[in-house]
Amino acid sequence: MYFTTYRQIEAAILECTGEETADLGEGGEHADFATPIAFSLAKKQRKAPAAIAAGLAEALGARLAGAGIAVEAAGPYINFHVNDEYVKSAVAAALEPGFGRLPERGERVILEHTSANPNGPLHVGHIRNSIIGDTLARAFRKAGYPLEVQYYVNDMGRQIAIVSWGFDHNPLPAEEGEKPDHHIARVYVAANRAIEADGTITEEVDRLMQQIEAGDPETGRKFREVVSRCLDGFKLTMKHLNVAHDRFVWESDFVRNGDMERVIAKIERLPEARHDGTLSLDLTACGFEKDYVIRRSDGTSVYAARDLAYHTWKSRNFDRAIDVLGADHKLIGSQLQCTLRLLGEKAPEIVIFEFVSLPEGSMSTRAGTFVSADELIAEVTNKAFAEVSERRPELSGEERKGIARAVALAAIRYDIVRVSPEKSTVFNWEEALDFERQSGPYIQYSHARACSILEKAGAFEYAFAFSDPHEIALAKQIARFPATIDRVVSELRPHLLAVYARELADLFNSFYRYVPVLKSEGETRLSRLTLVAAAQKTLKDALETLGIDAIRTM
RNA sequence: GGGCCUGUGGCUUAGCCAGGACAUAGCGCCGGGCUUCUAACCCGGACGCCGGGGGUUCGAAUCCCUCCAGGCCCGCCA
Repeated sequence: MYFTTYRQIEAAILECTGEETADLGEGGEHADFATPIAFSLAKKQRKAPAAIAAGLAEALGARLAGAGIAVEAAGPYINFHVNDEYVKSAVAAALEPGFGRLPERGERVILEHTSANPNGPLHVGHIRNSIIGDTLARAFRKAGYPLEVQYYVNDMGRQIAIVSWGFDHNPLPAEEGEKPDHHIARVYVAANRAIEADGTITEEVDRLMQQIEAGDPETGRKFREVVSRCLDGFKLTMKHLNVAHDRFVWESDFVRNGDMERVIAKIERLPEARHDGTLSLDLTACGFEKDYVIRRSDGTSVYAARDLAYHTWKSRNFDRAIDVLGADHKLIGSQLQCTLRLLGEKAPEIVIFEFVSLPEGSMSTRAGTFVSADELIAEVTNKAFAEVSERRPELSGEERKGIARAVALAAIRYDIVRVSPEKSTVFNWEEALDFERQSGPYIQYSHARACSILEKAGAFEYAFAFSDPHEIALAKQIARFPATIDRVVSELRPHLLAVYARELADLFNSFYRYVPVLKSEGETRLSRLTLVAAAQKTLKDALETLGIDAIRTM
């Protein structure tokens, strides 16, 4: 409904003005839609904007009357108002199965996110990547794209060599019940301390690096063992966060299957290739001053070579690739894109998010200074359990636990996704543990209230008579859901959905407070119940697209 | 030294890419609301020279320049 109406108005403006853009936006408190186009026309026609707006409003009004759209000039602005039919259709559309789902598209998309190095548990910075990535994935599926989500496993890195060395020379025993990724972090931190104290260990680590590159089976087995165990820990954490990948792709596979060598051979033939001991690329065409090294002078490859092989594979198997990367990857991400273009491959679109730091400074796995995602989940779940127990003492322990898990997940995911990715943030326990307004639980709560009304009402027949301003405002917000999904995928900005869901919850809560549903009668009661059903369904869809469980009671 | 990102009431934040009608909301603060559909809620109030300065424009939080502050990056690491 929103789309159709928007396009109707837009087309009418374009026809009436002959302009290329309608400059049409939402009208805020003034109208449902509005355009300031009279300003730009004023210059061309050398007339006062208000006079132009008045004339245009009349012409547009005549043209849009049939569509039930009222037009008025307000000074230089032209305002558009939808009618009752729009509100009715909006509510009816929301009740259809698959509301918010956009038409199927053929473009195959591959989305890579998280891809953290397996040398310690995921921390609160990593899960910003997971949550942005997973929310985007859910939005893409909702928007009708065939999508595959992948985790790129860096199993050939120096960090892994250090962990492997640690297990061979200083294998701290795992503590009772310790997750493998946490155990690996302790071994990694200890190995790094050992290296700082004794520089000769570096040579041993270098030897491991050469062995893995040369395909030494014993070293390969050891690396794979450590990485797999760390990944098992990651998978458990991501499961708790409702984050899913379709496939884990191992970096070393691109060495083993020859893809990396093929990419290197192709790079060697590029006119931008430089062969001065190393193999490197001159990327000045993309504005990079320094050469991009692909192969070391000792013949071993660098990370970039494997990543190029991976992205070449993506390019050939998908129509569109999207990578979610931390701000520290901005430069190498651009270099990767530039090189892929030189190779004639599709470059990925890159979603960058800025860093999460701690009040005392930046997080570092190596230094052991981080808040792990597991710790965060545990703390937030405890707090949520205490809250639920206080509010719903009549529920069983199991029921309260279930609600607490859902509430904790909502609090964590929403807290992270609601902030624009380009803002760097400082992790704050107080905010993480806040379940009030502008939080995930706040939105869940609105949904639970809607469910409660519907449950008490039992079966009823749909009706569509709306007159209260609260009803109309809520219906109009419901109508914006598909457009929001569309914006999230076209702009790659999942926080827009977080903002949308919160506004929907705000409007529902105001409606809930001022408009009695169960106590009203006749047509009014049926209509209000219908609106509650539409709001409940839209809140549920929005929550689920955010990866949050839409629990029916809390 | 260079590049990218950010700077919006005490704190957090939307809007910025595609310039327009009194700058969004939350926390905190002040004041109200539970014999009424779940108060994880709702309503009212105070709090802003949108980092500073210049420019473009009829019009700038939004575009351009410059300065300041913070984050990230600039390796034959990943």
